[in-house]
Amino acid sequence: MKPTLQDVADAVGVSRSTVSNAYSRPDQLSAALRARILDAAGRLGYPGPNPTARSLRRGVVGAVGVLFTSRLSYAFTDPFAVRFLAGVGEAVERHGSNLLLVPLPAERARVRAAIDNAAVDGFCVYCAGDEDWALNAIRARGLPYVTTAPRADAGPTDRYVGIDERAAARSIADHVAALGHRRVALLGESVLPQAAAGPLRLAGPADAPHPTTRGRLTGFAEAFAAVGVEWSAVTVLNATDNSRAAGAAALSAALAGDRPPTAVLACSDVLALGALDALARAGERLAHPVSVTGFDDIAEAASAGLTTVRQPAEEKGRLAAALLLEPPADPADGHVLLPTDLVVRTSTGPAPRS
Amino acid sequence: MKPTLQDVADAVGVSRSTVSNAYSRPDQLSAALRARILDAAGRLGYPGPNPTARSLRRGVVGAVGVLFTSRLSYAFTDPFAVRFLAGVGEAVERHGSNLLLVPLPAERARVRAAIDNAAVDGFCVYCAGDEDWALNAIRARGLPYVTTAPRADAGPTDRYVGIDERAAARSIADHVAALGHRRVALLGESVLPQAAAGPLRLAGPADAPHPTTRGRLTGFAEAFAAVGVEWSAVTVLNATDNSRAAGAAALSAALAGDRPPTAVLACSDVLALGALDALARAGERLAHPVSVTGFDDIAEAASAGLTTVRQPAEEKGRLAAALLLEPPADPADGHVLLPTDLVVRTSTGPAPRS
DNA sequence: TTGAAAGCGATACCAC
DNA sequence: GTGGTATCGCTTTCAA
Repeated sequence: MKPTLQDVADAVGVSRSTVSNAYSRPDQLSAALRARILDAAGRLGYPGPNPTARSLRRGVVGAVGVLFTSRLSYAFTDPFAVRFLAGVGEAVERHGSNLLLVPLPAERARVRAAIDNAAVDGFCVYCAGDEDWALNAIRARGLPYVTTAPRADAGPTDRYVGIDERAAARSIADHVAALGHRRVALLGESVLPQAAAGPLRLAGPADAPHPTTRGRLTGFAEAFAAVGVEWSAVTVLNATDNSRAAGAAALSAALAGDRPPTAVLACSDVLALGALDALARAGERLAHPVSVTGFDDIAEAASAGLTTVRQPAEEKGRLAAALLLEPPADPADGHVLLPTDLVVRTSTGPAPRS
Repeated sequence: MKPTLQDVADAVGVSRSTVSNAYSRPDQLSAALRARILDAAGRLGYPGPNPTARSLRRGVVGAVGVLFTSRLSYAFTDPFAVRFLAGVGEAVERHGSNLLLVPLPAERARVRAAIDNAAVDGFCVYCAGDEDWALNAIRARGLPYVTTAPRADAGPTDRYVGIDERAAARSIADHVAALGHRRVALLGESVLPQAAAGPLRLAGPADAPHPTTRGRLTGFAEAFAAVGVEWSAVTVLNATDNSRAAGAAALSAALAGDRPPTAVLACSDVLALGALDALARAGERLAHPVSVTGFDDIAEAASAGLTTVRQPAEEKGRLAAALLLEPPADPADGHVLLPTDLVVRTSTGPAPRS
């Protein structure tokens, strides 16, 4: 059997408390005794206080959970998510905690269990929007959490760090509109829950259930409405997931029509890159170059010349973790909206004269 | 106070054991009673068995730790590491466990504590080579672990999943040698512990302390020795970390000399991309194009046209986790060497006639 | 300074 | 099918 604190105590001839103090409160005993204890522990091969037992007793785990809606492996596949995680990691590391990655199972029934079983002191929820089940489970456990977007049902003590999705989207759409584009397509992931890839009928941006997508579509719509393009004249393209391939697939369908869009505004850089792929493949069949915009400004966006909206990914993660680990005294400080920047590159250009 | 299992038991008028069974062993009680218990629990707001307490009692945590030598944020910055993690995540997820990221502190004194405090059932050690302190700490805790390379001090029961570094390096160096290159530079990270950026004096590949680097340099050296290029005629370039900037910096120095190398063989794609950056900057000052090779085959390698050695990153992670979670019956199956492939792209070409 | 005692919240064996 | 009881390994008053 592995030795326990008790064994060390017996070996040295002191009580458990004293051994415990030797590890956790060195100032509570003489240096000499402490040395003897640590020495004996070394001889016995005692690995130090068992973290689980210590957590149970102290009521603190020393780990923050990061919750992803999608499969855990996705967390590492999406560049933006990776950078967010890096930020969380940095803050967590500085605080001396650990980072527990919690994949959220697809089946709702298992969501509860996944959250209930995670040994953490709180959660950073990096999610898509339909995370209600997860949030309820977290609340049920009574754990603190931080989301990456304001939520409709947020109470005053809820904490989040996000961006102004609508305004950010509007800024990039204004740019596209200013270039003269009027026949545009908006490209989003899972715009409607089970929708197929490609064009989609959506009564209005407000109908998109996913808050992030909704915010962005709303911003896009506003910009075009301002130049006289009604929502009904806008094409909405659905991608089945947030991947390059899905982005390409979603656009391909629309490209085949007789009046293809002159600009595609995507809700993520990954989708936008996919759109560029599709355009490259369509190639010479297209009469005019099609403008494309992304969202996030991931590393690949720069090399691809993608016009996009930059949001501070690492900073988002860092702040989210900080908000969790050191709750602000004033609850109002728990609501953070990070700045975004329009980054104009070569993927957008003037609309062709029609 | 948050309700505990005891409270639920009291509320329903049964014993703790029964409530526990309601959660963990549904077949041990009648469906009706179980329903009553779960119902009461819901009313009371009982969040289900406390994971920490359960872990303590069961002696199993339900999480695997991934240990990184470098800062936690680095784990997400290096594309190869990210893909490795994705693989681990996949396996862990399938197994119903969680993934605890453990950053290894730079100060040795804190290494022990970091490992002792991690609530995990075992470790995947994704490290650079000087992880001895960490491994000793893991062994001291008596936890199982899997490394990403065979180790010199490996016992028969040690598990690892790696590649044949030497052979892989040899294959790509053979390719470069066959192209006629004789004046070559080898580019590695921290070839010697505290070395500065740029050319380095190294008596032989065996002198590189870091096993991975040592293996690769050895393979490189072999290939050139086979065509008559002695080790002393080879330039060794040191990068201060595994980043594109560091790779560029390391090569820049060498480029300034009067007899720059005609080929640069890097120990990672990231360094190789940095080398390409440096070459692009040097530009027209160079009489001939310089061939560059990488290692790993990360995503950027393809778009950069980098000739490299592909190793299955996700698979490595997946297997490492699998080896940890389901130890093979035969210890011999705990030693896995994954296949690698030489991927020839455009970054290598014939040596200029001298 | 040191130690005795009381849990932290749950599980699992073994009677009933 | 259900409950008693003994842990799991440690921390922490509080008194000596």
